[in-house]
This record gives sequence, C-alpha cells and structure tokens, in this order.
Amino acid sequence: MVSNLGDWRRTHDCNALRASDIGKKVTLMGWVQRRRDHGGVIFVDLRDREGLTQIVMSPELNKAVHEKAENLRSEFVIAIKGEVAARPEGSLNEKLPTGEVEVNVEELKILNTSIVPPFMLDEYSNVSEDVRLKYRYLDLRRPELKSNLIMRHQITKTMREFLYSKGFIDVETPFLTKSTPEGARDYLVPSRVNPGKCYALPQSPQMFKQLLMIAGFERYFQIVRCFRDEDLRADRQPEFTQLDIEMSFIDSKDLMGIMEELFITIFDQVLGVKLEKGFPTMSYDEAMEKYGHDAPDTRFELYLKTINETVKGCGFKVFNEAVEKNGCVKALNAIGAGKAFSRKDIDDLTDFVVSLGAGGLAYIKVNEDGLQSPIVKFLGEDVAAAVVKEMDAKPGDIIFFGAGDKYTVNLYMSKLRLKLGAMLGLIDRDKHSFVWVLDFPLLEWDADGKRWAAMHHPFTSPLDEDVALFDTDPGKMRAKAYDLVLNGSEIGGGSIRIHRSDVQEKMFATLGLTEEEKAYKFGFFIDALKYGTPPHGGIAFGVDRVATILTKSTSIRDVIAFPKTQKATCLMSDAPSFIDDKQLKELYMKFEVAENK
RNA sequence: GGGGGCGUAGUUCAGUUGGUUAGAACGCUGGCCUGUCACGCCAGAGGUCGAGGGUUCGAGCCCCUUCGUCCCCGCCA
Repeated sequence: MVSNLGDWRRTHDCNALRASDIGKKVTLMGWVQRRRDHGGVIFVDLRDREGLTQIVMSPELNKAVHEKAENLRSEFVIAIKGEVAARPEGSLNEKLPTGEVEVNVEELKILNTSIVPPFMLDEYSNVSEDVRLKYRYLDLRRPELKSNLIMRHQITKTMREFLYSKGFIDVETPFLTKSTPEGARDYLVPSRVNPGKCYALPQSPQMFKQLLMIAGFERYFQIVRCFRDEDLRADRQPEFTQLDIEMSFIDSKDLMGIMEELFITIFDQVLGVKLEKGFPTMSYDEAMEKYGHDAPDTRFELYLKTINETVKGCGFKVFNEAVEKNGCVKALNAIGAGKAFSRKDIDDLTDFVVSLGAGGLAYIKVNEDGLQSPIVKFLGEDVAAAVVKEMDAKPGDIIFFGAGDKYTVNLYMSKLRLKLGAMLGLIDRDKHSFVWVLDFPLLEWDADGKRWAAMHHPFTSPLDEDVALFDTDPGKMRAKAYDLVLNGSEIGGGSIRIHRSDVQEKMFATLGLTEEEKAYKFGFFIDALKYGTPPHGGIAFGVDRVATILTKSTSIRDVIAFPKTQKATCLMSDAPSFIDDKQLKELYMKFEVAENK
C-alpha cells in the first residue's frame, strides 16, 4: 500500500491554491486531516504546515485512486497529483483560504501510514495537558501550538534583524561555566576530567556580556538559553530563553529608547499593531503603592491606596495593629462591584486572599441608603465616612481592605486587584500596556541572613548621587535599573552596571562577601574591571514570556516546543532518568537516594 | 517544604444516600451512502474507575497511604 516518494515533488503547499489556479496540474503532499467518504466521492482535507486543501477522489475520474482512497485514515502521509478545479456552486468553504477550489486527484501515493492518534488533531477537542505533553509531536501538529511557535519564530526573527540593523553583534557565551551560588539554584554538570568538580549551567550570561563590553564589542546581543533550578510556575521553566543585550557608552535613557524601538518594531511586524513612542515610566515606589506589585498591570484603573493616616486610632483592632506594628492598611475601591457581586462572590474572594496569607477580607459596601459592612461598627461612623470619601466611593461600589505587614498586604491585594479587574470586565485582552518601572532600591534587607542582598544583581550601579550612601545608609540607595512590564508581566529587566572596580569592591563589601569569597567567585571579573572598562549597561528580555503574551497564551509551555512539567520532567522523553553505574563511576559520583526500581 | 484543584473507555466527561451487568459524546472497527467540509445513517468493539491498603455483607463513591498532573505560597541575585 505504501509507495516511495520517487521523483514526485510538491508544486504548491496546502495553503497556496486560489481561484486563479483553476485548471493547473499540481502536486501536493501532506497529512490526512480528515476523510469524508460518501460511498461514491471521497473528500480528504490535506494538511501541511501552511494549511488545508480539499482533495477529491471520485470513481468516475479514476477508479483505482478512489479504491486506494478508501484505505486512507487520519494522519496518513500522502502525495497527490491532480487538477485544480472550482468547487461546485454552493459548496464553497468560506472558512478556508483555499475554500474556493479543490483538487481532483488523478494519482495518489500513500507515503506512510499512521496508527490511530491518541487524540484528535483538530482545533475543537480539549485534551488534558499531560496527554498532549506525552505526544508533544502530535500536539505540535495542531493549529494552536503550530501557530504559537511560528509567531515565536517571527518574534525572534524580528529581534535579530532589528539588532543587526542597529550594529549589535551576536556572540555566544559558555553553557559550561562557573557556579555562582548567589541567586537561583544552579544546574550542575560534573566534570569527568576534573574529579569532584562541577560546571554550572548559566542562570544568565551576566558576567560574560559585561566582559564582552570590557573586550570592546560595544553592542552585543544573544538569544540564549538560561537555566535556573527553582520551582516552576505557569510563567517559569527550568530552561528558558532570554534576549540578552549589552551596550557601552550609554546611560539608562539611551538603552530604554532603543528597546522601545525594538518592541515597536516587533508589534508592527508580528501583530501589525502600531505602538506609541515613549512608553510610560513609573517609580518602584509608585508601583508598590498603587498596584502592590513591581510589575503593574496598567491595562485597567483600579488602584490601591494606603490609608494608615485615616484609620489610625480607629476602633478596629486589625487595622490598628497593622498601623502600630509598622505595617499598612490598604484599600481598593471596586467600582460597580456592589451590583455585580453576590455574597458568595465576596466569600470566594475572602477564601482567595486567605489562601495568600490574609487574615480575612474586610469590606464596605456603599449602598444608596448607607454603608453595609461587618466592620463599620468597629471603625466608627466617622472613620468609615472618611474612608469612603478618601476612596471616592459612590453607591454601588465596594471598598476592600487589606491590613497587616506590608509584604503580605501587597501580595494579596495586588492579586485581588487583578481578580477584581477580571471579574468586573475591566481588562481589555487586546490592549498592550507597556510601562518602565524605575528607581528600584539597590539593596534589600535579608532578614534571615541578616545582611544586605542585591535586589537586581551585584553588578548594578547605584544612581550617581546615591553612591556616597554605601557608607551611611545603604538601604536608601536607588539603582540604575529598569524593568519593562507588559500587561502586568515583567518581560525584561536590566541596569547600568558598575564599571569602576573600586565601586564594585564596595558593593561586594556591603553584601558582606569576605575577601576569600570575593576572590573565589568573582576574582577574574574584578581583575577585568581594572583594565579600562567602559561605562556600560544592558537588559535581558524573557523571550518565552513575550511570546506568551503576543500569542495570548495562558502558559509559557504553550510557546515552547518541548517544555517540562511543574516537576521539571519531560513526559515525552521521560527526562530526567536514572544513570547507570558505569557512567556515574566515570564521574566519581554516587547518589544517596534509592536507585532504579 | 506548604495549601488547593483534578485523576472513570483512545479522548472529553457524567456516575444520585455505599447496592444488580459502570454510562454518554467524540474517536475507532465494520456496513450503507456521489458534494461533503467537525458529512450523515446503522451496527459493533472498547474499562487495572491512577496505584496500594483499610472499613463494610457490598466501594468508582467512605478512610489512610502513595503516584501523576495543574494552579498558588515559599523559592526565582
């Protein structure tokens, strides 16, 4: 039944033929998407990468071809020769670009058969993700993943072309590199020729790209895989792709300007969307105050507000304690929620914030005839009225409150804000809201380790006017750092780097690194800084996250050809796997866990 | 490390208070069908109810343990 390809070659793809091609003799190849057998005439939707074309096999035209076509099943690979014909009146298919025509098959080759696929490869069937992941090569045949990966390709193609045109040079950096135990956990690779030693896979090429600036490349980029051994999320994979960029002789504004141009170009070329020049900026402090998060979703206007002053000394113990213990009370006016939300909605929202660490969810519902709330009797009428006024709440609104330590309040109130935005229909899925977040603190206090930690990374430069604070008040220092946020997702971040070795030494000293640690981890880098390092800075974008947003996907896995599960396994290849003793022995390795079952 | 959802036919799901032989749709197989396009009609096959243990006269359903997957917290310089 199966034939060789022989000298047959395609003349067209399956998305090429139009009414203007009627009468042409063509050769098409592809997969059987679906067979419709009418006893007499048989229709097959032939699929290749580009699209679908209906081919027709009828006993009148060629009896042998028709008989062979009765054997066709889903996902058989076939080649046909035939003539392009107009479809009979009334049988045009407006859903297909090729829907005006069909191909009357004169010769049919079955190039390969297929066993029955475990799920239907159409756009209609919902299939659970674990099944899709096990048969990823089949899932990739379906329209959704196929178009996602094609769009991802268009994104990286545009990135490359734009950066080439701006004089950026594509340089590769090592995957087998040195472990730097700061930051995320490293993936380690044991070295056979250096017993007992390991390489680490890079969490990012941070030091290498700075070394390329020291080396004088001036403008560097790389679309590069990075590895972090941390727990996964819907937007996090253990290996992910960055667009990594570094430039010399520039300051923040120069770099941000070029990156805006890059995204304007991507949106134009990939989506056909024209973006305005001059992305808005916001300070870290403003983002935390109004959105409770350093990656604000600016597509909709619901804002958090700290109301410590208004509720200070009120009769509600939860609020009072938050204020007194240097925490905060934050309010959020859900405009119009009064009508939209049932009691159960509010209960569900309460469960939601409690699961994120809240003690409960206080609220005041503003009705025409007064305030409805379990907490007004504690707050007091005056304070309640003041809060309503401060939040500019009108009848039909509900004010929600969070109280406690700042970190927890921001965590759940920011998530509540997003949930309310969705429930109230405030989020326009077609909107693309960029914002630069600036003026990050340089350092944050690590309460466990009782030391300062770099918020971004230890090579980030402080603002020029803040450098003196290293000796007096490190917590007050602001960084020359910038994050680019799109629709509430941090798609990239970077900074102007420290290019003077004396400042870098100060940074390491503030982070509490001993001389030995410094020399062991960063010695080569500190040396390099002494050889005429130009002022430089850079940024890295999460290519997977950008692709997730542009394809309107809900998970990063939907824009990665072969992703890992939440436990960092591959359901298709079954990686990671046990290693046999011989291989381990060569690496001088022994595991202290149960061996192969 | 912690919290939550899900797990029943190839797939997506239903399965009442614990009670006879576990159902539906799609897919699959066979038959019929000459203008369909998620074709239609008829018939049929298809089950380790994730796994293990327990309670019970009796478990898909209750209890315990465990595995897988998804979402979240911690973690992610």
